[in-house]
Parts: sequence; structure tokens; C-alpha cells
Amino acid sequence: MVQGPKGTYDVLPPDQPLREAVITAARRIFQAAGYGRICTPTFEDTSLFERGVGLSSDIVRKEMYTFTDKGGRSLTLKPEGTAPVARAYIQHGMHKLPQPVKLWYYERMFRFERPQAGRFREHYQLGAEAIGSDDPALDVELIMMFASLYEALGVPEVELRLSSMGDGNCRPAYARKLSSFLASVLPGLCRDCQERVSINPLRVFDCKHESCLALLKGAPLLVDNLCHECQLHFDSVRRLLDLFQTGYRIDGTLVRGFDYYTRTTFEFECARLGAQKGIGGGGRYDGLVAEIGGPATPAAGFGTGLERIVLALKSADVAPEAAVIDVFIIGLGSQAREMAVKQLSRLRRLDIAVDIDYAGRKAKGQMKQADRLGSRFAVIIGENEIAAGRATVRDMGSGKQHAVLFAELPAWLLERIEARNCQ
RNA sequence: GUGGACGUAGCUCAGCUGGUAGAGCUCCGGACUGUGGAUCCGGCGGUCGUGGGUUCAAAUCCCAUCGUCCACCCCA
Repeated sequence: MVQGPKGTYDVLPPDQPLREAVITAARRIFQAAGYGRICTPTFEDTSLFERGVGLSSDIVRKEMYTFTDKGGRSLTLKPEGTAPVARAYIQHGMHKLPQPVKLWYYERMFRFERPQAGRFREHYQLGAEAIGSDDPALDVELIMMFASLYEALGVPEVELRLSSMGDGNCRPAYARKLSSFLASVLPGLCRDCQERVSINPLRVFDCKHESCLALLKGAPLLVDNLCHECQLHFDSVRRLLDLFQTGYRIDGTLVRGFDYYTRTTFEFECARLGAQKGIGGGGRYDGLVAEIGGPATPAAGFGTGLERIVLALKSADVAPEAAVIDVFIIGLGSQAREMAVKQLSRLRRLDIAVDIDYAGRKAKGQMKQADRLGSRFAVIIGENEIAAGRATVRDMGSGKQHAVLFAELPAWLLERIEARNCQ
């Protein structure tokens, strides 16, 4: 049979409550911080990512879902969320709005990678971007927003790593310093690292080989080689972060994957997650807007993976209650069934969650279905009820039954359902 | 792209060194002719991922392919 494409997955009804809890909490936190939601297209002009994310990044080099449409355009399913938001900012003249412009999103991302735990070819990211300010307090606002999201949800064992990538002023000088150091130890590095040296030297810090780690102990770090302005900015971020009770670790070996990052970078990890333990990351990207054709505009942002949050929550047994139904209507006999269907629609109009049997079950089977669905009441309508003009309403919790006039049924149920909802 | 493990009923799995498939759960029904959550009984349900090969005979052995999982690269 035909299966879903490799690296994709279906979200079935039982999976929804947890995901919705994450999305709802994120929406609440973003809105409370003054971020407005933005949706950008599923695909963008390929050049947006080539220029924005950078040709040297793995994403652009080998992970993009790129295709040519019937008009001959090269388009790409978006592999990340920041470049599209920056594009929209420019396209809609948002630089004329009061700055910074604060936006959040919840979107699907696509990357052609080998799937593994916490990694998919299509995944969902929640993200926020604040464009138009270089205030270090903005970096901290973003960090704290996500820290409080993880905390509100109960994500276990979250750790924050913080670093600075410097800017166009200090990074080139540092790159030269690092390169000459790496040249001096080159023969001792693993093959992967030797390759990194030529493509993206900073990446050597990601290596897990003991021998490389030992050699790199003596390597110069970017955080120790910031220019005056970047140092002041970084110090300010740290001071502000210290105002909150959030722990963090300065990690000069933290390197983020996109070329557009400048100054502050950070990453949240969850120790429960195995190899793909990064649950979210972000930072400042003061050069991106200009890079893709807008005015010089400082900005900072963050993205976090829905699947990884969900995995972390599951590891901590966080499980919101499944959706239940208020009322299940049991119709017995063809004549009574017409009345049952009529009551069904009356109750639904009042926003009562109500369902009925469509599988031809016997009375016992329908009762069982009412129980399975978690309904609070079963409304039984048979020949006896039609004759008496009253439905038999069974409280599924206590097992007590009441005879209720059909005319009074909606009000009778509504009163009791609302009373319980308020508890 | 590289390396390793694994694909048997909707789900979780059993099936020894080849002799043409089982259990538990779920679902439907009965015991209880119109009443759930307990028990017992019965029933539905399988191209043994797919395609080749070896063999008298393949779920079982071999190859390929697809997929899943784990790790690397890298990333959410």
C-alpha cells in the first residue's frame, strides 16, 4: 500500500491535546509580550534562502526541497522561518511601523534529512522575530519568552546555552586567528574536521571526537575576541539575564547553523532527548534584512521545534486530558431514532458536545459507546420514552436516571453541564 | 550522504535448527430479548513490508528495494 512519505507523520486525534496545549501556551505568551501572528507561504523563491540562510550552510547545500514550477521559477519549501518573515517585513514596508515589529509564527518546515529521533523531513516550528531594534533587552525578552514557555508546559531538564557570534567587525579578525590556529593542528584533526576547516571553521567546535576536543582546548574562542561594541552588547545581555532567575551557561563553542547570525546566539537543550536534544535556538541577525534587499535593520529571533517539545513532555508524562463529550443519545427503534436525531440537533445548536450511534449498535453497545466517549450523560429514547413524552437521562457518573420532558431536555442538560464546567 | 538494528492481525508481540500462521489488547455479538465501566464465551480481522532467488517446501535462508528505529553529518 501507499505509505506517507519518508520522514513525515500523521497527527491523529489522540495526539492532538498535547500539541494543542503547546500551541495554546505559546500563543498566550507571545501575545502577552506584544507579538502579532504572521503566516508566510509554504514555499518561497529559492534565492531567499540562498541569500538569507547562506550558501555555506548545510541547509542550502543539501537539505532543501527545491522544485521548478510550471512557470519556470525555482521555488523551495521553507526550511526555516526567519528569512520568510524578514522578507515579509520588507515587502510590506513594516520598517515604516513603530519599531521594533514583533511577530510570531507557527509553521511547517521542510528539510531533506535522514529521519531519526526528534527529526523529520516535515516538522513544525513555533517562532518569534523582533525586527528593528538592536536593544540587548530585546534579546533577553526573546530568551525569557521561550524559557517561560518551557516552564509553563513543564518541559523537564531544560538548559540554556548562550554565546555571541560578534559582527562584521570582529568576526573576520577572529576567523583569521582561528584559521591559523587550526592550520597548526590540522594533521591531528579527524577527517570531518579537516573538511570543516575549509568550509566553515567555526564548525570544528561541534566535533565529538576526543582527540579533536583535546586539540581544540587551546583554540581561541569568538566570545573572547569580540570587538568593543559587541562586548558591550553581550555584557548587557548577560546583566539583564541575571535579573531573572534563569540559569544559563556561557558556551563559546556554541555555533548556530545559519550564516545570518550576529552577536547573541542561544540554544535551549533538553537532556531527556538523546542526540537531537536541541529543542530551540535563536539569536540576533542584524545583517539579514539588508542581505535580502531591505534597509539596514537589526533584529533577533527564535525558533523551537514542536515535535521535540512534545517528546520531552511525553518523557515527563505530561498528558493533558483527552476531549470528552457531554451527552450521548441512545435511540432504540426506528420511530424513536427520529426523535433522537431531532434532539441531537437541538442540543448541538446550544454548543453541547453530543453524539449518537451510527453503527447500528444494540442498546448495550450504545451504552458502551457512551462510556467510551466519556460522556457525562446518556439520553435514552425508546418506545417507552416516546409514549411518556419524557427522555430517560442517565448520569454516567452516578448511574442515576431521570425522566425529563423533551421540551425541557436542553435546559436540563445545559444547567448541569455548565455547573460541572465551573467546578 | 555514511554506519548499525528491525519490519508477522488496527495495536503490543510469539512463531526453536525451513514443513504453508498464534496470543493478548481493541472492535462486534452473546450470557444479561431497552442500559456502560467487572467476568466468561463466541466472532470479525493477516498479500507474514514489497519484489526476486535457493528449495519438493520459505514468516523462517540469500539478494534487492521500500519503510521504521538508533547513531554520524547537521539541525527544531
